[in-house]
Amino acid sequence: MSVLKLKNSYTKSVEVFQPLDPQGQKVTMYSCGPTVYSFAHIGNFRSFLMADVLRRVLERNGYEVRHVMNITDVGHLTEDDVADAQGEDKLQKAAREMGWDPYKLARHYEDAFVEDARRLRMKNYSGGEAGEPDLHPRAAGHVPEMLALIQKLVENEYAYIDDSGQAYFEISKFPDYGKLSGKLIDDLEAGARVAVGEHKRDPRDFYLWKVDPKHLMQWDPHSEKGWDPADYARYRQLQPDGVDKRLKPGFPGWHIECSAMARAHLGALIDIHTGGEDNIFPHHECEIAQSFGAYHTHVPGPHGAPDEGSARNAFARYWVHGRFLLVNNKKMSKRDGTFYTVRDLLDPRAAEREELAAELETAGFKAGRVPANVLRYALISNQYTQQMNFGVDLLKQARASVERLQTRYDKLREMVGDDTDPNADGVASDSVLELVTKAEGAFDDALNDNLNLPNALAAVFGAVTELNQKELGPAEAREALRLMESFDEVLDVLDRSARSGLITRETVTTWLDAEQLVTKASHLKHWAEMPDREQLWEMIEAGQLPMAEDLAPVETMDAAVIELAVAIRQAARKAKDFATADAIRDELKHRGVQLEDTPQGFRWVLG
RNA sequence: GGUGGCGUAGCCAAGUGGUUAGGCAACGGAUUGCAAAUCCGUCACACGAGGGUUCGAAUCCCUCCGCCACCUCCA
Repeated sequence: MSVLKLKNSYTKSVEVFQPLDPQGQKVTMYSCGPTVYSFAHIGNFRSFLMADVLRRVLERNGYEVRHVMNITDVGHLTEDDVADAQGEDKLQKAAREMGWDPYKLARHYEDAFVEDARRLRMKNYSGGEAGEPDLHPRAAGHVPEMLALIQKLVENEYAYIDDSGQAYFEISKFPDYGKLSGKLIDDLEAGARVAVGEHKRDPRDFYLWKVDPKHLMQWDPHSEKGWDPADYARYRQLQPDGVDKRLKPGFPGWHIECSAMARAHLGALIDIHTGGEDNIFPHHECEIAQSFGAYHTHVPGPHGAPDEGSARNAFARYWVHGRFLLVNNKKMSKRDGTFYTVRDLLDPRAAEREELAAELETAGFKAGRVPANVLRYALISNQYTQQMNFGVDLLKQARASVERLQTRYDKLREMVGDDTDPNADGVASDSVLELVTKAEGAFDDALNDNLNLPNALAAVFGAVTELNQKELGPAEAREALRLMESFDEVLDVLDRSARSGLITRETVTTWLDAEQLVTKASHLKHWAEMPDREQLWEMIEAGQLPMAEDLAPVETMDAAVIELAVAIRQAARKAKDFATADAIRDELKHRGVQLEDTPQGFRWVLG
């Protein structure tokens, strides 16, 4: 198997991945998560899904991954309104606009985020991981760790406190500031602004602790005022002597949270830090500065890095940044309103986006809704190092691709059936075994090549085409099914439930016996009284086919209903009554069951 | 203004000096009562423009054009 390589933003080069763990087993990964002041949009999720794919690829390489993704629920300032030079906390602003308590607001949007994350099958929100708060730390719950970190920075003289009780990181103390973003420290000065009420020694210095009496989320570093009791107890334990007396009640700066939470849950040095490209500067630049200032950590440059092996002042060894997703070739912007949230696409009508629903419906999306697996596919199908232009066309293509995979998967599942004995049907031919080995190898090679999804997908579709060309025996189908499932460990776009089946022609022939047909008809509530075949036929001929209300909804569509429809339709076909036969097929399709005639029999597929 | 990136057939998108990934769409054919699915074929000797280096360039060099991002909140 090939070696995993990643593009490291720190060096701008593609480097061989090697964990810091001396045993080479454990990998620590920190991903900048959402700021929960509104619904996360698909640009956010492109970045989160990039992290999701990365952790899956790491796992595929045999690593044991500990993946932390934070929730930012305090301290993220707007600072974008020139008239309001103080800036306002994003959450506070949203809370004020909605008339909500900021904590309630944060929890509301966090819940929505988790729901979206699950629907898009993010692994860190599935299984046991979902219930592990340490893997999804909230910033507001880590003020003790942040204050402890600030105190350390003050003690190490990387931070100072002004006369209004605010703390800043002193850039000039850290000469490597700017190394990640490639910015020259001197050039930054011109662009930096000094807000009203700030007493910075240097305009480039950034907030660690901010004082603003108007702010609703406040912590007093010297008393239990404003604290959650449990957090305060932890604070006392963590920092028994408290922090510098000059610090006044306030709230943490944005950058400090990630340094503190990564330290708390992963350690002072981590393997991988991910985020969107906009995080490079200033957020991650500041995190590096803080971590170094507090712990003086050095990380050795990985194999393939220009500074290979030599110590760096960085707390993460690999910095992996996803490029932006664009809409209409422009950056998505919450301000301009040119963005889609995940829920906008999954259910536009519920999100009151009627126009979008109509557009999606025209594009062939049922009820105007984009299936979550299609959205996931669309968002991961490009390489993260490239900008991606999002649009309905992309979704259409993603849907077609997912359906092609799903169809192949369903057919293989039918062929394998419930048989779990791998030796039940002999051995697969060499040609199929070779196909499977080669395809899986090509898939892995592409993923390990800096998550080259387009090439990985080329391997997937190449394999699908080759499999479609072959007549597979049972053992071969089992191998092929395993291959598809292997692909899906990373892609995670397949519906793995049994959603299709084949009813042989012979079976249907026996159903056409009058008694059996009537028995089957009893599964329909309106037809339960049918006394005999004659009367049943009269109804069929009168066009009284199974109506929508007669059939169970898709979720509970049971085999008996499908079998009845197949039987009646086949009777109609035999009688060359194709209008009736087609009407039944259309009705089933409308109800979510697609019927296909194959040489072997009648294939039905849910969905 | 500074910095970084991109421009590959109708669309999405790999490919970093020589044997042309893949997907989607469209069209033709096979199959089918009609569909669906699948297969075969076509569009496809494409690489923003112009120069240069080379036996040979999408790939290297130069110039130009267009687009995007970061430098300020943003994934």
